Amino acid sequence: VSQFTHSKSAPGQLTIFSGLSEQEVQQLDALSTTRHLEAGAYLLHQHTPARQVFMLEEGVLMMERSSATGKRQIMAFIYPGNFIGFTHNEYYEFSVQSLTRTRFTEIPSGAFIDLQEKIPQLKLNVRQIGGNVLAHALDQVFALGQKKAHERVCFLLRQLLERSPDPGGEGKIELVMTRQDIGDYLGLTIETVSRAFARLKKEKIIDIHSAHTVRILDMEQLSEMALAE
Amino acid sequence: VSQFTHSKSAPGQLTIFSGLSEQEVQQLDALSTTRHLEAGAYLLHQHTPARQVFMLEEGVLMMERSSATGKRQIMAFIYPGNFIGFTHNEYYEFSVQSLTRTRFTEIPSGAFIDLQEKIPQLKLNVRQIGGNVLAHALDQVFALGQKKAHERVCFLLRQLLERSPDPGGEGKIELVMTRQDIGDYLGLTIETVSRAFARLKKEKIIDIHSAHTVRILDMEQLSEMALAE
DNA sequence: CGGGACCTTGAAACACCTCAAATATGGTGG
DNA sequence: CCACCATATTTGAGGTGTTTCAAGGTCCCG
Repeated sequence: VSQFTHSKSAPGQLTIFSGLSEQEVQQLDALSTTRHLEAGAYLLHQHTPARQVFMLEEGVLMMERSSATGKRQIMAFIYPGNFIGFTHNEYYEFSVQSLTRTRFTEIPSGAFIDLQEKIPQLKLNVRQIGGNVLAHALDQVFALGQKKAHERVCFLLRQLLERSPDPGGEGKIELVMTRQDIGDYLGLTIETVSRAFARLKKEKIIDIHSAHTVRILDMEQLSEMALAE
Repeated sequence: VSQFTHSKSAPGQLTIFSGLSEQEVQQLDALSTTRHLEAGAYLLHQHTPARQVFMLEEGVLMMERSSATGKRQIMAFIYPGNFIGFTHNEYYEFSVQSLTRTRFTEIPSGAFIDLQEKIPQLKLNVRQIGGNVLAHALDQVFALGQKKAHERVCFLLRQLLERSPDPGGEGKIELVMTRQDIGDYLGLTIETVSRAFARLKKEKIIDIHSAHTVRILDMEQLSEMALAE
C-alpha cells in the first residue's frame, strides 16, 4: 500500500497522483522519502539549488520571499496535497517555512523529471499544477493591486475554505498562521488585518471564536467581497 | 531562412529558439503563421479556450485581467521575443491587448506540445520560460505588497530597461503605454503615477523629456528604489 | 489651427500605517 | 489544574501616503 494513502488533501483536489494507476503511484513511491519538520523550521531556502521537489502530506507550510531590509512577502500558504518546488529554474525562487509540524515526501528533481517521461498522466498533472500555481499568483496580483484591506481578507478566507480541511462544522476555518503572516501575505500591517477582521465581524459576515478560529456566517457576501467585482 | 530571423528581441534574452539548430527552427516555422494586429486590438480573451501559443515579433502587448466592476489589473507588458499563452489550463487566464501595431507568430497548442517531444531543447526552453513567467509574477506580488508608489515606478522602469530595446541613447526609455496602463500594472491611480514620476524627476533620478520618453540619470539609485531593500 | 485625449497639479477626503497601550491567548511549571 | 509569563492580538489616536474630485495644461492628429 502506498505511503501516500493517508494523505489528508482536500477531496476533489488535483495532486500529482490524480488519475495514476496503483503501479504508477508505486513508481513514485520508490523515489520518495518521507520526512518531518518542526513548526518554524525551513523546508528550503531561496537561491539554493533546486534539487528536490516535495509533496506536503500533513501540516501547513508557507512560501515566502524576504528582502534585505526585512520586508517579507508571503506568496502562498501550502496545504496537504500541494506540490512544492516545481520551479523550472536552477534555484528556488522562494523559501518555504513550516507553520506547524509537517510531514512530507521528498523526490529528487532529476528522477522526477525522468519519471514524467514514463508516465504521461504524471506529466499532465505537473503541467496543470504549474498552471494552477500561475493562476494563484495572478489572483494574488489582482488582489494586492485592486482590493481594499477587508476585501483582501475575504480573498484569503475563501482560499482557506477551499484548501484547508473543514473540520466538521460548516464554514469553520482554522487560521494556523499569525496576523503577521496574514499581513505579509496580503500586503497589510497586523493592525489593519485585525481591524479588517473586526469589521467583517461587525457586518456579520464572519464570527470570530478565538483569534485563530473563525466561522463564515454569510458565504455569499464573503465571496462577493473576495472577488470585489 | 527562418521568418524569425528579423525578430527584434533584446540580445541575450531567452526565447523558445534559444539553442535550437537551424533545422529545428524550421520545424517550428512549418507550424507557424505570421499575423498582425492593430493598436488596441485583442490578441486573445480571458476564459476562451487556449488553442494557440504565440511569439511576439514586433510591437508591444499587455496581458490584463478585468473584473465585472471595471477594475483592471495589467499582469505584464510583453516585448518582442516573449512567448504568450503557455497557460497549461484549458482556458486562457488573462486577455492580451496590443499597445501598438504588432507582428507575431501563431502556433497551434497541440502541435507545439507534440514538437516539444521531438526537440528536447525546446522543452527545456519552454520549461525555463514558464519558470521566468512565475518569477515575474512573484516579483510583481512583492512590488504590490511591499513597495511605495515611487518604488513601484522604479520597479517598472527597471523592467522596461531590461526588456525594451534601448534606441541608441543610454538609459532612454520609450513608454508606449499610458499612465492608466502603468497605474493598472502597479496598483495605483494615474494621478499617483504622475506624481511619482514628478518626484523621481525632482530627485534627479530620471529626466522626463515628454510624458512618454524618460531617461535614467542615476541608475544606481533607481535600482535601489526598484528593489526597495 | 482646433479638438479630443492624455497628462499634470492642487486641495480635500480617505484608507492604511505607525506608535502606544491595553487585552487576550496559549504554553509551562508549580 | 491553576497561576504565570511571554507572545500575539486588539484597540485607540495621530500621521502619512494614496485616492478622489476638480481644474488647467500639453500633446498629437486631423
